Amino acid sequence: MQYDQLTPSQRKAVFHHEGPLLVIAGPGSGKTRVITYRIASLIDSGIAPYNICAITFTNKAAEEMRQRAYALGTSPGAHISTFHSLCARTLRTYARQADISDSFSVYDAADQARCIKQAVKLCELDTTNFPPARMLDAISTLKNKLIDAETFKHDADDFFSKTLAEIYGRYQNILNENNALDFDDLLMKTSSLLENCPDVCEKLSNRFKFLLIDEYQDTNHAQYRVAKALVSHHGNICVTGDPDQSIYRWRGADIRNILDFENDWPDAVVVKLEENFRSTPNILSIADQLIACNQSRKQKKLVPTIPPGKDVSIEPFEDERHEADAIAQQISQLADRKVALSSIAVFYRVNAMSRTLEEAFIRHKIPYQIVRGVEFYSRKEIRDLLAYLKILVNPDDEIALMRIINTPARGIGKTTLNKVRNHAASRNITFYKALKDAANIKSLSNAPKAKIAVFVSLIEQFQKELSGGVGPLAERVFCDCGLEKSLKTAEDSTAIENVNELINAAHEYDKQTENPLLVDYLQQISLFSDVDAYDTAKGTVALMTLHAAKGLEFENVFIVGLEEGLLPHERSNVDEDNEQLEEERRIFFVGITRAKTNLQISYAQYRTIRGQLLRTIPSRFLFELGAQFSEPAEESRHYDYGTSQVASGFKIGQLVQHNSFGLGRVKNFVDVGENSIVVVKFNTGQTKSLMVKYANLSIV
DNA sequence: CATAGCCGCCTTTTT
DNA sequence: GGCGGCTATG
Repeated sequence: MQYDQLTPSQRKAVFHHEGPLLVIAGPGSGKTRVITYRIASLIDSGIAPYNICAITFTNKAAEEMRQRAYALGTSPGAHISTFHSLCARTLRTYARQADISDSFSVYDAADQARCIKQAVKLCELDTTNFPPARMLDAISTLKNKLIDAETFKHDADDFFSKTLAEIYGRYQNILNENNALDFDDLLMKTSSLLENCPDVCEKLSNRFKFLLIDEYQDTNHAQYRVAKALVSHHGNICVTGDPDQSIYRWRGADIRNILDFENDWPDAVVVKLEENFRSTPNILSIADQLIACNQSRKQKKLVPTIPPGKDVSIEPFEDERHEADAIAQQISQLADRKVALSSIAVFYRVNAMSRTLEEAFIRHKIPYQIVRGVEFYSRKEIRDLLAYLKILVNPDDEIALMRIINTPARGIGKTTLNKVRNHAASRNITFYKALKDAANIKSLSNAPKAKIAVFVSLIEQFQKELSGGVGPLAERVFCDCGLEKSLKTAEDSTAIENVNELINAAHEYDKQTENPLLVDYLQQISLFSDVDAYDTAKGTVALMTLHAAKGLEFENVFIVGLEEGLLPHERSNVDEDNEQLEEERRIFFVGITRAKTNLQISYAQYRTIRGQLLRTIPSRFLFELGAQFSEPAEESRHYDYGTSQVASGFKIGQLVQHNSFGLGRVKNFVDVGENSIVVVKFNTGQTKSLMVKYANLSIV
């Protein structure tokens, strides 16, 4: 085994074989390489690959780590996957002990949305006062903290908590009835399985004698507990992460997991990797300057190892179209100079911003790919076919069943379904069982009975063919359920292509899996998404959110939309909550540190948001990047505002008056001379960041 | 029962 | 601007 590529501190991390190990690693320090080499060196020293478990943040990262480990000459067999995949597998293996059925469906956001709506409806609550999305969020937070519905109900004392508890209970009932688990359940149920069944815990702990976790700063409490249980019999846990790159707090990520690692494992060895092998000093210096503005952080250096390069540029543009066009043009020029398109990426804060960029890339004939998984798996035709397949292994999955019972149209309408549902409720049987029993539903006439019988026999026929591989089955179902015919009639060739892509993927799964099972395929596929589909081999420019950029690196990076409200995002409530502001700053930090050589940061002076052209304010983060960037000359013709008073300074708490927003109180004042920003909470309830020189605020 | 068209609702980030 | 759900119509 060759370790030439490692620095002394990396080598120390790799060779420390026993006991807890914490690798605090800055961006570009090769922390993923540390994990990969550690896997290889463990195998090299005689540990069976079978006894190693590595956890990555995305499936894509897992795939890459597998490849790299093989490239180092290790034999396959190490378990490398995400927490969610590992938990899904564990729950299926030990379904009996976990008190669930092994044929469970995994519900994604869209399925969850349907369930929570049903739950709120069942509680006879108004969706305006109890927005389903909010309720789901609250439930997810509870699940991440491993608080189940009963416990929460028991402790609920105020009206809101009690109502939420009721919704939570109903929601969970619906999932149970459908034999379904949501993403959070995968973690929560695994955690309680390991903690309540010592024999299962011991088995797994002995199977995985070495646990390695990448991106540990973004683990949540449930994942922490799973990890802790997994190593309970040996303590061989190695984690790597960077607190400055923690960007999933909103999803329950708990930065304390990494900060408290040394308390949890007092004999832990800590290795710090501060050298950066990725970016030029020019890029690192602005990254450093930005992240230094975060108050709640441990000091950490970014030590450059490569020679200076080009300065980072900060470009103003008139509007988002000009911004996109200019970037497309620059990329064209790079392409003319034979720069590989796969070395270029554009990052933005929200998915909606990809459209303008896409249009510009099409105009300039630049091949691109949008790195976002919702795309593929949320397409109607894909969801439809997957719903058919889900029904075959889990007929209780009513969400899937309702999706396809009349898709394509087979004359089973709302009235019929209501009658079946009543029958199911009165007999206390599942919807699918009621369908099978349709002949005995008195309120149904013969025509709908016959139609239901055809549907049921179709499903039962498919169910007989479960053992012949996922690919052939998917093909057969697509052809015989009528979907193919209806797509052909509609001449929807893209939809057909998409389905073919899914079928190809299923064949690929059959090929790569020792014992291909539909249930396994479905449980894994639900956990695939966004970054997983990104393919560098395609030779295209990559467009993605800053979140999706985590863990990646590119020679040339463009970050767009550095504007107040966008980055930091308005929904993150930054003026009320400093923690959230710091997370937004880390998101930007992650983006900056993806760049190896060239980085351009831009903002638009006008941006169309929800169809409205709005004047923007440059992001406060740009000002934090400091004096080395002079504020670009702004063309006064853009402003139909009259010139107003220049900053004389505002005090926090001061009462001010605005022409259209009315009275408000100053929450914050960022004094940067001419471009000073004042943050005002208006009596209307909204909080706005305003540029003093345009806001025309008067002191009351 | 199917379809088209309209209205109202939401719109950060994602395993 | 986009989608889901509802309604009116065939």
